Amino acid sequence: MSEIEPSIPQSRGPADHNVRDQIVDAAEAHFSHYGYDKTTVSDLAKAIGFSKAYIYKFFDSKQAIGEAICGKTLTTIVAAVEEAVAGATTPTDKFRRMFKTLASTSVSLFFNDRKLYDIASYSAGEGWPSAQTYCERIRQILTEVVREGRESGEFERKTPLDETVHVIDLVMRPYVNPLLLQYNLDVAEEAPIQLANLVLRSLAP
Amino acid sequence: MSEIEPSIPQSRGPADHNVRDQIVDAAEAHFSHYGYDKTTVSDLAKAIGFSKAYIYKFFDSKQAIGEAICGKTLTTIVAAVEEAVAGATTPTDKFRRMFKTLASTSVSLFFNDRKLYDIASYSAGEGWPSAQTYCERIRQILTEVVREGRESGEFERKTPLDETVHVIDLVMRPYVNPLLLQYNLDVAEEAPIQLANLVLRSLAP
DNA sequence: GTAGTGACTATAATCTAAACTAGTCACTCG
DNA sequence: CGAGTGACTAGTTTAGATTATAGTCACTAC
Repeated sequence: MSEIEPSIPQSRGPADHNVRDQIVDAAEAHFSHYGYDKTTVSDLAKAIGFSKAYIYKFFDSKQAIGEAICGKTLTTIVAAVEEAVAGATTPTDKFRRMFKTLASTSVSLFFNDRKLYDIASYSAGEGWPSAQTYCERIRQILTEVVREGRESGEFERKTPLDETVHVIDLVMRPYVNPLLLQYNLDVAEEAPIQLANLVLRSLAP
Repeated sequence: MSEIEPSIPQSRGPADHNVRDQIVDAAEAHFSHYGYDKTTVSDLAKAIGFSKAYIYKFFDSKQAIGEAICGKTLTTIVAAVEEAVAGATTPTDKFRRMFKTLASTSVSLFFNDRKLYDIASYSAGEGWPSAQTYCERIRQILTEVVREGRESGEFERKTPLDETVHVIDLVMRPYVNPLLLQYNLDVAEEAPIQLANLVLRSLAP
């Protein structure tokens, strides 16, 4: 865990295969319990009752397995955020809940599933596709909320949408990116609420 | 560099002493060139022509020397910020320049004096007094700018001053804290400008 | 052809003994 | 007494020999 990877960890073999799922399940259990580093590919092979070589018929590398788990983990956060947004009525409320849920879900992952969080954090640090996809997805959700707010007349419309989204993304970044969140745990509960207020004030028409 | 220190590294002996200055000068040169870790207290002793034991008549620990250097380094940034603020006329402009100068000076330190930057970063991570003082000083300057803006009628006055300052502090944090700035280098040039605009919009009366 | 593997290599992690360093203290010298 | 130090220790870092691991490939069995 030190070099900058070209980071295109592919999957091999059939995308939908029983053994692939077994690998992913075993990896999730092992990574969560022992951590990414302390889990060997042989451990995973043993767990599913196949040889190590067979695992490489489905994954390009250990990192590719890590990515799969990381992706699953980050998808959990995205799902919580999506649910929060869906459960709100006004765009203002959607934004507030989005930001708050994002941070609290991540913090909860940090404390309850530290080993998985660490993979996510490492993933973000190395710019793995799983982390990038995650950030993009969050931005998409944000874009949707802002657009809706503009359409309903709640938010100002002068600034280009991209620009507005980008700067809000900058505000949220310390709480979106798992690598950064670690350093902001002390304020991760209240900051999103206060920052949401600030952002919303700046969005006033 | 691993444990959480109780972090009250004191100075010993006379605060104003020729030898103390010599130590600090030698430390600055050595830390800047070889880094904090690779510099031994004996190296510093040799550089000033005294024994290692004598150094401990002036500093409690190696960390205390590190703090002194770190303090000097961070003071450089503060000075640049103060100058930028002083050179601006309106509070709006002061805030813009403050934020921009803060980030650009820090980034420049990162690239031109990496070894010293690393000490500052470590210092921030461990919550050394030098880093805390720095953050407080930045906040003071910010408070002054906001208050001035309120008095001149440029900024809104409803929100309690503390609250306003705190949330702006949260926005600036990723660019103030050397530990965090590292991870934001990719946006450290433009982000302060865009975030300043966002903050200023939210401050509109 | 498909499902699966043992044996292999180059690289990375781990272990351990030796070397080094932070910090102290009793001491000297003027 | 005040300026300054050599010699010491407990804890840490390092080097380098050893072991473990990621990843490949030629192969078997069906």
